Amino acid sequence: MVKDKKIKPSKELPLGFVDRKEKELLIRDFVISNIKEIMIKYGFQYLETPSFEYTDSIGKFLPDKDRPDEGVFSFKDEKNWLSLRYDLTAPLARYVAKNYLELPKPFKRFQLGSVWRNEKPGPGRYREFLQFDADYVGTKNLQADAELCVLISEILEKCGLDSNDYTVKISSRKFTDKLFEQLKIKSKEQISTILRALDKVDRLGWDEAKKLLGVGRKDKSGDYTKGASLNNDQIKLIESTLKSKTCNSEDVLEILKIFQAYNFTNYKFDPSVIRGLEYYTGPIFEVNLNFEVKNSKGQTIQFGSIGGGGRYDNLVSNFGNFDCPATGISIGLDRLVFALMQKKDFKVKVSRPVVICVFDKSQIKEYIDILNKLRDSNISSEIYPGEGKLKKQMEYANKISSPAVILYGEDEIKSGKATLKNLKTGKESSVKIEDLSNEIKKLL
RNA sequence: GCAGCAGUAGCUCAGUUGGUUAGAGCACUAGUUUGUGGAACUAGGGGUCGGUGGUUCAAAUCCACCCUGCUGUACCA
Repeated sequence: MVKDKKIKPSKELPLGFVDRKEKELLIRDFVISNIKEIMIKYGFQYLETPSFEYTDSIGKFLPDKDRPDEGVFSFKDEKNWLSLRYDLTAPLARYVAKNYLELPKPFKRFQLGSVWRNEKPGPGRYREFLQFDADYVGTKNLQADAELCVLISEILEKCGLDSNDYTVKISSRKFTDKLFEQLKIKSKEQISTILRALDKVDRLGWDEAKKLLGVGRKDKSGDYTKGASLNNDQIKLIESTLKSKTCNSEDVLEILKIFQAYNFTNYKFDPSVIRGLEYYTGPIFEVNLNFEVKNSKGQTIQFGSIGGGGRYDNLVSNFGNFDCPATGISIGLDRLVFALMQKKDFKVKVSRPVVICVFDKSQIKEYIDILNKLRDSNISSEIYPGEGKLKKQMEYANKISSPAVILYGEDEIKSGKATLKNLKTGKESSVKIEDLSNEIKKLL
């Protein structure tokens, strides 16, 4: 036979996508089950919306009106542009607008699902990731905002973090609005440049951030970023206002009061929390981890926040002629799981099957009888699924970390007892078929 | 997008004054053991040296461009 040189399909993954293996998935399952439990306790409804939406519905009201396609994965069907959702808030706004009359007001829902962003991936950031989102729609009551912070904190602690491991930071758009009024800055473009610069205070420090407020900054790779062109007096005022950490924003003060009532203390008023989102209208929150996160090469990486949110009183009402204030928070679950795996040495219980070795295919009925008995006792088990000699079967069992193998060949069939081999200790024992389940449970 | 570093077997990597047939460890396959894994030994398979073009008698090695990855930075709903 002539071997054609076929062009082989690529085994590489598209940029920014990853395979996720069992350990990560099991920890993720653990996190998700905690979330569901807590959300139901807090009285939220569980919702799922499709991965695709009309680009219009999730893009139209974004700041980048000229480039609704930027940053999202989109395609055109016969008629319309569709996009994979880039978060769970925009689809929620669409859902609420569509079902506005039927829904209770306020409407509390939570959602878990993958979201996609067509942008350059970074450390721990991919183009597909799992997000958790909880929102209060249809209320101006700031207790909602406060409760979101309490709730996210409960989730993190339930997942094994303690209060030193994370901080909920809170600020308000109103705080910076006031500041800009004082500075007499009205240009929208300048304001967003300033906000972006302030957002970086944490990471770069004040000296570098101030360059971004003024002329501009050259980073260590040599790349230059243009600044907001403020004068020195303006920069000084911004710096002193933010550094004073005194909150003159009424909405935040009210939330802090509610925190007290909840006995919630692990928060920090931090006016440098910006979140860059132009649709936020009031209080904003961000959750940061306080421990170092390393990549697979052992390098400490800039991990950033694992969640955040805020009040967006105009997003839903963009869809129609109704007033619909809302507030929400989300967590990047894959990033949380990634961090959790480093913080805690999770002992994930992976159940591996007991392997029943095959000596003679004609005895398949005997093997299946044993298999059914084990499975009826809820023991993970299988008949060796491949083909080959006993040695190969043992190697397989070892490779999958099976706890034990069952040998039931000619000799055993004669005596009516199977050989049970514990793969951890290597010890073998002769066990009656009806006692197998109990004996296996002892060694699991 | 911009910048720095990197890309040689499935994985981790060695391999420069350019020079036979490109190496090692781990992993894999077979055997030593036709009913016994994790150890050892023996043998074996596996490579478009990221891609394309160029320089040269000769390129994994030098040059150009491109692709991909990591890190930082920008943007980030």
